[in-house]
Amino acid sequence: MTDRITLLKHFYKKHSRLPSYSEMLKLFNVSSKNAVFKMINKWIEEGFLKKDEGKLAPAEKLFALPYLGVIKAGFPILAEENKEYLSLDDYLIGDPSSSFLLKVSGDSMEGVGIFEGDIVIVEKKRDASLGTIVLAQIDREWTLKILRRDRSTRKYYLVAANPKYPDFYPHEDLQIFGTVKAVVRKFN
Amino acid sequence: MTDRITLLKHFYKKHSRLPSYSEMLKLFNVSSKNAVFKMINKWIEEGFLKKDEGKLAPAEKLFALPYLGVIKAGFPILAEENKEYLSLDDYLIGDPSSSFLLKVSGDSMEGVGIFEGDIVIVEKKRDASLGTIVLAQIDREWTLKILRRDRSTRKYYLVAANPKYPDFYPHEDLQIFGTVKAVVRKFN
DNA sequence: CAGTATAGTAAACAAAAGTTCACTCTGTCA
DNA sequence: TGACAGAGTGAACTTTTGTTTACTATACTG
Repeated sequence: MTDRITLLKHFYKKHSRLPSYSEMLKLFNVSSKNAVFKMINKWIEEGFLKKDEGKLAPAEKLFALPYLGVIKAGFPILAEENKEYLSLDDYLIGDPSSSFLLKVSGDSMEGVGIFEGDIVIVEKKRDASLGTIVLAQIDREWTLKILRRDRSTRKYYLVAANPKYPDFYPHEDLQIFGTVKAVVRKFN
Repeated sequence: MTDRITLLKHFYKKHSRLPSYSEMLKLFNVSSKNAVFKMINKWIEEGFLKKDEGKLAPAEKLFALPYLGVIKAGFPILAEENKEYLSLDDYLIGDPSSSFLLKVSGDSMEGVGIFEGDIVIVEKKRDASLGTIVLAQIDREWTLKILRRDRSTRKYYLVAANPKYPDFYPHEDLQIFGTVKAVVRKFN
């Protein structure tokens, strides 16, 4: 039998909500709500769950991943009490309401570690600071590049992070749509 | 006034649960539960919420980010009905119960786009296929490298994804602890 | 072996949750 | 101008929830 915290995690992941007491009866295969009540209190003490304004809510430990920090020599692999948990969504996404995801095509940003097939998190906004990676429309064409400004002409232009591409000076216009806040890449 | 869906998103993000009807009264500043009832039904139709075994649950649209796929020429920026939503946690993490996060130090994996300061998602297991990026202990030292096997001696060894490092042949032993499933990097 | 902690059953219950009904107010538009 | 839709009020009501109490069985401990 899978242990109960695992069942609970699965339920939370699948439904994006915690089961009610009566649902836990079935989930854990017990017949008394008091059994559930006791489990829950134990889990609250252990940090898997918490009481939030009197209502049951999952704690980080239930849905986030253990975060081991920097790998160092005497590194005790998962000593059960790591204490630190990190949710990638929280870590990567600053302002969810103005962000979206984009799949990258092409190799023009390899220099900064953005490859074909990667997914970037873009935060919508009309301007950007120099040197940041922007999603822009240059002469009606969408692209992902680094924003630069010409010292003498004071005009903005785009550069790839890959020496095999030339710089991109707009013939007509250059519009910024957002800045790249993060990249993620899955292997295989 | 912030619009209500935004308030709801904030609540969900902050508490990892949906508010109850009575909490929504305060949150939305209304005084009748029926008002809430109607809002909820509208949101269910719009795809922000859903009914899961009779219980209210958030739908992807409430907590995940819009996913625009590959950037292409006539690309309509967020045409409001994108239909596709992606949660990074779901996308990146295969098996939460055997995964953990590690912050990367050093430049030995730059060749595959893993830089100092990046966070990798590691899935615990004792073995790995050749060519994958592994978390391993080579002669008592922890490291992140690519797993290889010598054709003639049939022995496993590690290689960096950076030409400036030599290959690593274990003097004594080589232990695999997991494979790197994904990387994430935040800019700035 | 007595003694105590742990995990469960069973039943009872107040509080809260979600739903429904009837009604009001306001703005829109034909 | 009148009617209709949208958004909200207020109250009543049923069901479910989470909690409590009392008791049982099993296992562990000194």
